[in-house]
Amino acid sequence: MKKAETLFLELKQAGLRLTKARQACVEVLLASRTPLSVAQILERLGRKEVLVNKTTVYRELEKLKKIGMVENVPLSDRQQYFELAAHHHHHLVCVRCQTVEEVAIDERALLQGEERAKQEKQFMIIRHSLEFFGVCGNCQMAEKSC
Amino acid sequence: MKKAETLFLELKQAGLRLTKARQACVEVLLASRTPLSVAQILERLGRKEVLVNKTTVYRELEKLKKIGMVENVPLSDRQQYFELAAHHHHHLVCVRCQTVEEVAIDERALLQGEERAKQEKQFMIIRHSLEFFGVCGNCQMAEKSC
DNA sequence: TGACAAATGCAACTAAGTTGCGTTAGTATG
DNA sequence: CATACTAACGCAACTTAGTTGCATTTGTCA
Repeated sequence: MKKAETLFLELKQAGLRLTKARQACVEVLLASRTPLSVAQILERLGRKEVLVNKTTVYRELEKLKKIGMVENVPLSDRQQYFELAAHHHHHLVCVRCQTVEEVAIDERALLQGEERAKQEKQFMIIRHSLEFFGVCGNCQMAEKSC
Repeated sequence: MKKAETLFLELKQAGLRLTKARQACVEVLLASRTPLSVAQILERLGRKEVLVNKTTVYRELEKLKKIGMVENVPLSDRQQYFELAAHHHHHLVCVRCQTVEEVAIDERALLQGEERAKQEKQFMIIRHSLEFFGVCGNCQMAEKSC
């Protein structure tokens, strides 16, 4: 796993200043196993005693996306979720309790799809997103006992 | 492709009434090759001279999702997109012009992922969502000429 | 250390989606 | 066909996520 210092260096190389808010955002994302919403990021920044305005967080994430350090993960229809691109993986989302787990996938089939898009449709693929939605073990148990 | 009549029958079997709004929503989704936002659905309902309130459309889609006839497709961070579950496929989304195309994928790798989720994490998978984001041929050309 | 632009906070705003409630209209039954 | 029951509906008011403009602060580089 990449260390924070490495990411900070990347920020500088991308021409971004090393501000407290920016560093803290990157640290929060780095420390999380799962994608985070802006609300979650704000809350965790608060715990680190880094008080930041939500506008700043939105703008920050936009910048980090632009330089490719952060990705948008569509887990819900109402909120954006973000994760470090270096953390890129696919997710299992429980539609009952909203918990998110990672799942390993053989990406060869996806690469084949990307290749086809390039060949047939002249599409230049930047990224992909694959999510599974279902009901987790706990929630299945809870449902049975009703 | 399923015909509207078949879908209407499914609605009745699910215990839903056959209202004008409901039928028209299903017809609109059936006629579209790509997923639609609520705004797009409202507009197309208007063209069919079926005047429906947005609240109704939201509630309708929620119901159709519940009976499994409609799926949510996360193409953008700001709006929900919907398609008939029967139309299920994967998409190429241009991040510049927002156009959406379909792309064929060998789903075997995805099934393998679903299997792993079931075995290892006791997850019951309901559906998956796979989207590719990139730049379409047109937008690549436009960028070059700047 | 000073200058300059990037970054920030704040308040006001927009857009997507939701809720409560009174009314309308499918549908099953007689 | 008439009636009654309730799902479905429309409307207006509301909530929440995300955005914008602008004045102020703060990194960075010379």
